[in-house]
Parts: sequence; C-alpha cells; structure tokens
Amino acid sequence: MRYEISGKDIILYEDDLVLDEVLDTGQAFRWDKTGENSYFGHSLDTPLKISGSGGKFILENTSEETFLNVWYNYFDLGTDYSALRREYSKDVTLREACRFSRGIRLLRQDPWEALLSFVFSSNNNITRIKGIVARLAEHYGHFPTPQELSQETVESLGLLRSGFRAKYALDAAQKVASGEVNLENVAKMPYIEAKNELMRICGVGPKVADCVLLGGMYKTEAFPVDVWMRRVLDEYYPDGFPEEFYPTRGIAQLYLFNYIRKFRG
DNA sequence: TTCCAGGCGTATC
DNA sequence: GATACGCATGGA
Repeated sequence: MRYEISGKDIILYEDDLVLDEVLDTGQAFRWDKTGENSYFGHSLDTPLKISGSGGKFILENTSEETFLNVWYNYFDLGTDYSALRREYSKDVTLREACRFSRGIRLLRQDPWEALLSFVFSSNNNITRIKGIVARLAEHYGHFPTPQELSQETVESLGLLRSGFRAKYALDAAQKVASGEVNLENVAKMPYIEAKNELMRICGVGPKVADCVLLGGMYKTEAFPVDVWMRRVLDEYYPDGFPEEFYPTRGIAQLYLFNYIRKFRG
C-alpha cells in the first residue's frame, strides 16, 4: 500500500483490493455503485467517493487527515492480504476461493453502525438491507446515534419498512444508549465473552453477533455461518474447519462466502 | 401465486 | 439441545 496526494484527492495504490468484492458483497450496506468501478458511501457520517481498479484508486475530495483517520482503517490497509492468501492456500478449497476473488478485504466498520446494519440483515436480502439503512440515514440526515434511535417506537420506525426487525433495532438502541451493552467494552472482551454480551440484545443471535464482531470489532476469529457457509462447511469441510486458521478464520470466511455465492448463486 | 432472502425468538419435546 | 414454526417486506 502506498498513497499520494493529488489536489483534493488521494491516490491509493493497493493490489489486494477490488471494489466490487469489498463494497458490494454484503459486508457493509452503505455503498452505492455509481458506475463501473465507482462507489459512493459512508462510514458513519464521513462520505466518500472512491473509484478505480487494477491496483490504483482515487478517493475524491478527501483530506490526508481523513484518509489516515478513517479510510485507512476502514479498508484495513495495514493488513497484508497477499500474506493471508498465501497462508490460506495451504487448504485446497481456500486456495480456489482466494484465486477466485483476490480483492477481498475485511471492512473495519464502526461497531454501532455494524450492529444496527446486521440486525436489519436477519432473514433479509442485501438489496432490502441497503434500502432500510439508506432510509434510516435519510430520515435523520445522518446515521442516528443509539440515543436518537432509542427515542423512536415501532410505529415511528414504520417508515423504514424493516418489518419485524424494527423492535430488534429499538432494543439494540436502548441497550446501547443505556449502557446496558457497552460496545467499547465488548470490543475489548475475548471473542466468546463478547459474543455472549452482544446476544443479550433481542434480535442478535449467533450469526448476527459474529458479523458484528468481525466487521465492527475486528475479531477475526468470529466466523459467521449463514445458509451459504453452511453449504460450504457441509460440502468441503465435513470434519470441521481447519483449526490452524482459527485466529483469522473470519477473513477466510469472506473468501469462501464470496466464492460460493458467485459460483452457485 | 409461491418462494426466498447473510436469522432469531418462542414453544415443545 | 435439538427441531419446527412464524415473522414483515418485496423482488423473482
């Protein structure tokens, strides 16, 4: 990874990045594709237009300070994904998955943003999740804080058209706003403990908790298993997922998830 | 019309 | 602890 400043833009050079594989595969739900290899979206309330391919990207109208404070972390630019893929390639299935999508990265999102987004993901599809989150941010004019959201009711959240998940979003907001679930503390807890803590929220089960831990708290041992990953595990890992990858199995899961979905879906 | 979508809570055994 | 079922909404 290296970058340079070009007027109001940042030019980013990173070989292990493909925007479609990172921003449009259900890791984060706040990005809209605005053209070929071009996206507009937010991390909380920081907007970004990013475009590029082939290892060269333009982050438009972004200061170096914002790049280093927000986007460097968000795109996990401090991690060597080539090294990770070499490690994963010791496994036959993972080698294929890594070869299939070389531009995968873990998006390191804000914990609250990830929690709320994945609460809405339950028994839902990516298009609708994005719609719900977009209406939420549109309604407030920014991404709501837990305090703001906790003032709502199931009825007032009807405008989101989020169905039965509205009460889950409210419970998440109330527990976080009241401090009953402290996301900063949860992020510091060991994986298992943190997962149990998140599952105290109504609407947060094992899968959503793992997504929040992985995407929102960078617990790379969190391993979300949905219907797609269930198929991968049953078919390719009948004896269990290799223990040697445990510390970063969540990132391995990103490659496998993307592989099975594009291949089968 | 019916089925399904990056699940979860509840009831029941 | 395992398994069955309902759940809001909307696209295919």
